[in-house]
Amino acid sequence: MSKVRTARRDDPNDRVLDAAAALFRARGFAATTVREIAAAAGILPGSLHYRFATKESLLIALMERAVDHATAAVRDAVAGCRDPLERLRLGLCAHMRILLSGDDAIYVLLYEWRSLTGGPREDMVRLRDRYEAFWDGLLHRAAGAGCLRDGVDLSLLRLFSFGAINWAAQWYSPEGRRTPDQIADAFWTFAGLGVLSDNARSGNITEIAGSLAAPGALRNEEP
Amino acid sequence: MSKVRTARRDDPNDRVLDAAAALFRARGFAATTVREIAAAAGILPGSLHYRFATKESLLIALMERAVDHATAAVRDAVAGCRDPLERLRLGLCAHMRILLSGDDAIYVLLYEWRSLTGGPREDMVRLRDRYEAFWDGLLHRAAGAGCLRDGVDLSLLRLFSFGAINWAAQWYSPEGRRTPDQIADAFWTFAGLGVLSDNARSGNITEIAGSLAAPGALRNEEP
DNA sequence: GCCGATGTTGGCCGTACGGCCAAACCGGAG
DNA sequence: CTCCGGTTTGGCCGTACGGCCAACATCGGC
Repeated sequence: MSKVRTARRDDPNDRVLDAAAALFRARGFAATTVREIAAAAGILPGSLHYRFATKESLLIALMERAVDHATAAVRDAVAGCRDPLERLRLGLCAHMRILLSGDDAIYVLLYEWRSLTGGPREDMVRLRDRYEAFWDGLLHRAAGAGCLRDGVDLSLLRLFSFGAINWAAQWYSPEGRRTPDQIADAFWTFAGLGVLSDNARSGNITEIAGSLAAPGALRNEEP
Repeated sequence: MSKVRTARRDDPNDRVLDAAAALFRARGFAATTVREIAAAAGILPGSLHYRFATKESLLIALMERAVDHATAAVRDAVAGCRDPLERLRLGLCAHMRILLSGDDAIYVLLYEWRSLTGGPREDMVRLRDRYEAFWDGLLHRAAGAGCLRDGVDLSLLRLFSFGAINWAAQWYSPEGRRTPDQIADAFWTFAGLGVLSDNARSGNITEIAGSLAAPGALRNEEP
């Protein structure tokens, strides 16, 4: 295991990928030059070309490493638990920890896949879909076990949750007053229990049900 | 009013901004060339330069128009209502409608502000902060009126909600089976009532409370 | 019908990018 | 010591970018 760690740290390839991830995150893929990446990795542009023939191949390698990393972490996190609801929570915490761990590659994976085109893009979409399908499985199990309210649209729940969670990568700061686990726990409570008070819950139950039954009934623009 | 509409449609400046927004959304700011923008707007590069001296000024104008548009829409939507909770809901619907209306500028505003640097970047951050402060006000009022559970962290609630909502711009498709209002309503219900069943709610209440009281207690990596 | 202002044209310029390569370098095997 | 494959070097090349401009078109006001 220390061998893996050392290999990861010393492998020049990984040094390059780390440097590229940091730059892609800070400036975006298209706005980053291969010269900058080489300089950040402590090598010359020619050496970078020897390891990664094109800038795109660098991005692909970066993203594949990131999705492998995330998938493995979440799988490991839930592996030792059988309770469907607790598995969800453990996966959520693991995802959040990976996302906010300072691994810029995850951020790049989330927000830079537009920079890929053609085959590589489809490959990445496929990988992402596999990751999302894994989450759908977790949600489906929890719903099957009766942990979720009836009528909860699982695909919408996943989309909203991914949005809320992944957005944290934009505002989280290691110097902030919340740890990744605290953030994950707060989200878990919000999503699980809702934010309405018992008061508002009962007082507006018909209104809420009504707005569900007749969505979009209210338009007060262009009166 | 038809005058405004016509002006908006015929103003060559706006035609340019619309074309630029579509391209920035599809390919990103740095990966889009001014020649492409000019071609999409039906003019030559030189004419584009006459209207916007630099590509960055184009992005800034685009974003300012977008944030003005969004701010006005949300303000209008809640203007006619006094109930704090309903104001929240109306604002949410308006925000979602703007976001998914096909106005690429909003998308660009959300995901391309990294491309700005220096003064313009700070200006945009300030504008965005004003928009977020407006939402904080709505949330604060609702909490003050007793509509929200005690102990709900309003700033976290806003961050999570913005994440979930804005992420919809990534997956929403006009050809999909859900309208923006349906999506907004679904989110409103999720966030308001939570997704846990009464069963899981009562069965795990201590566990949930525990994970709230001692966040991050669970670590099952590196055993 | 002239005139100034507003807008357009098409091409030019300096720059810096991504990609490439021939030569040099290095460390370990024989 | 020699050799050889893997690796690094530093610079070169074609391209296409953002920005610029002088000449030209258009058109409403007088």
